Amino acid sequence: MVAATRLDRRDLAQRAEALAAVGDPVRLAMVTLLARHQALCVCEIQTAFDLGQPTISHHLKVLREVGLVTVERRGLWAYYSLRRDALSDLAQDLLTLARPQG
Amino acid sequence: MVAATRLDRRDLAQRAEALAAVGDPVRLAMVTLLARHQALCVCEIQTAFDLGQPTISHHLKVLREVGLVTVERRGLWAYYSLRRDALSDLAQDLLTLARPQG
DNA sequence: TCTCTATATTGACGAACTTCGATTTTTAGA
DNA sequence: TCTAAAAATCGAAGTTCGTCAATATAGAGA
Repeated sequence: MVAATRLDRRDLAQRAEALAAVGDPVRLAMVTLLARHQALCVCEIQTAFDLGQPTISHHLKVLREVGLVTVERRGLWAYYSLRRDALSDLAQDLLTLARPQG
Repeated sequence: MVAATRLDRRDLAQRAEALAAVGDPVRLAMVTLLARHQALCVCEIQTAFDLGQPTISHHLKVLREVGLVTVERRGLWAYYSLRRDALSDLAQDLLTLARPQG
């Protein structure tokens, strides 16, 4: 039996979920925004989008659930940060697939 | 004004579309399958999935429309190939985002 | 030309998704 | 304790998506 590939080992459905998360234009823009900062609170993130606060909150939840961002509460504010390691892992999996014999 | 980043230059919505394409578990499995072969016809691809032929055709069309696969007709058969360069570009964009100052 | 096979397209249906308005929860400060 | 502000949750509306059955298209061979 052939050795399991990277994408077999980590659950394919789980990877697809993460890719679908960044596959939404709003969430990809959020990730891009968070990539340029160490941490941003929801109200700061919201100013970058023409969307209601519940919608922003919803998208951040999706990103949180797939492990691409983390939250840290400070007083009234919730500071979101990009999990660069998780995003890097996702990218590496795609890179591996892209290579011959990936 | 700050220089445009990689993800600004290439249209963000277009990138999101490609990520959404591989964000479906069936299509990610298709890409994974195609990554292990040089080219596969639809009927060969279909044997790997418990889905009807129109559904397979639909998913391949989605992957084609975002530029992640190409088709080559040979007689009755349509041979699909992974566009490794396009997948690699997508992965590189995510990698760039994942890096500090991405 | 007729038939058979591989693939694509169409139309429909149910599920999932994005968004919003309204409400709730949580915390800080008066 | 009361109020104000930030964020999360809920419920609903409208849209998109995945899937299928049926049909159409295209090419090969008789």
